Amino acid sequence: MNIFQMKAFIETAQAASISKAAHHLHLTQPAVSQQLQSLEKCLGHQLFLRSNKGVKLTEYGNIFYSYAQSFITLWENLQNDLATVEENHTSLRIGTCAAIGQYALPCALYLFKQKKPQLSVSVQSFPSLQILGQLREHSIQIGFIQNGCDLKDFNYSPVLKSRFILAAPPSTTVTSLDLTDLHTIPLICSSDDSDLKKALRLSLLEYGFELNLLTPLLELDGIESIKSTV
Amino acid sequence: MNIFQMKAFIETAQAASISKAAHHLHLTQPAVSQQLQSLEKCLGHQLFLRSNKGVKLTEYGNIFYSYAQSFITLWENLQNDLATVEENHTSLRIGTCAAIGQYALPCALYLFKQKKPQLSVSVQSFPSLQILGQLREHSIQIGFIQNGCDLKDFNYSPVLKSRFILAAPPSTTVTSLDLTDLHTIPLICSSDDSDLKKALRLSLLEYGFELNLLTPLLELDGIESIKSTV
DNA sequence: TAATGTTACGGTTGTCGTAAGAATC
DNA sequence: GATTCTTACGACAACCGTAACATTA
Repeated sequence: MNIFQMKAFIETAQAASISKAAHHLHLTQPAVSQQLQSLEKCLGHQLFLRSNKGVKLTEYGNIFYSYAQSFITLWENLQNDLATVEENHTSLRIGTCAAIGQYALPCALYLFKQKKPQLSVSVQSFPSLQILGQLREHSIQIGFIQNGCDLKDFNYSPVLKSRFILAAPPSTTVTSLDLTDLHTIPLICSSDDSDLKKALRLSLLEYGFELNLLTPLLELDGIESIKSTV
Repeated sequence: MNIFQMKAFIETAQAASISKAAHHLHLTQPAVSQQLQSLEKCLGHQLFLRSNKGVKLTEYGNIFYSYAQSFITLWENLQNDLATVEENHTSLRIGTCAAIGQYALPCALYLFKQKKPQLSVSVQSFPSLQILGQLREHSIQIGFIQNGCDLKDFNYSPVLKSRFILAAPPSTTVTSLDLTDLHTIPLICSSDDSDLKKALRLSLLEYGFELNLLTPLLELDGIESIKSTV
């Protein structure tokens, strides 16, 4: 009987589905199913009614639901309490890739500072691979990176999904475009070793498209430069 | 992070000693030590200051102590709640060996009934081995037995330690007695297949004494009969 | 067929007990 | 030496992911 099983239970109850909960928890569906079975065995009561349309809480499940929420809340408060007593951690060091650091992070950081005003936060931008190295040596405590890195041995969770936008100048007359048409138009994209291009290449590979076969008109470093040029 | 680790933590904090806590928890000392280390790793803080005189709570340990107590209380209330909702369990069937059933259980049962007045409790006495069989087939829900049974596959916990008393008639003049002297005096003890005699034999074996070598004057069934005869 | 769930199985990780080590009274 | 806690190691159980299966809209 552990805290994580309670989290799995709550996720499942809220989603009314083991598969959906598994997805939220970044686990496979059988794994969550197993945890719930273990939980039921431990409590000695069936918590869910299973069907092929999902799951529903039993009477016992409803009782346990309120307790599980209490457990989670207690757990979160505990962690807050332990963290605030931490004298040496009045500062938080964050490393981030350029994309997150320029757009998503500033707003999130502003909201975070309102909740923890006494905490001094430092943020620096680096390429994703470099951030992983800094995490390994504890020179930063949190890192934001872009997809396509080997995250073995790290605690991680996805925080943002973004789409790639093909930006055209205002004068353009093209209204629809196929991937194969990319060969035919003059392109400007970021330079080869940038995080952005790596992620873009990975995404396009999922559609069977090899980005490296393109010969762009220009290669620029940084999204803002590209936007200006277009 | 599980409930049991918190129990281990609380036991250790209260006993200010890992060894003593391990004894209370029916575990070995290294096992508890390992659980506490796991707990500290999970929380990210050292909870105890170790020394060769025992352990002492750190500042973080003190914070966690109050939380751990809350967790345990929450856990116990949960189990109570789940149990009281149980419609089919408004009756509790208990099997017990004679020794417990005649002396310790009636008082305990009286106190228990005050806490759960709506619960109907049935108690029947059987030999210890028979009780294990009834537990296996769920014909009783709780069993009290005497030492010396194979408890594999059962959930069990010691509830009572008792001493064996050598009872002599009021007229006796003997003031001290060695185990080896047992051969020289006329003995009355319970019959061979009784739980009591089995337990007595096991206990005496720990002192290197084989009870079966004695040839008692009388073998009677039941403590009350023996007391009368003496 | 696509969605839900479960069961089976192999590899990895966690947990226990035994045994041995280190430190202190 | 006795007591304290820790570390090392082997056996066993728990847990996750893959794969295969069952059921139903």
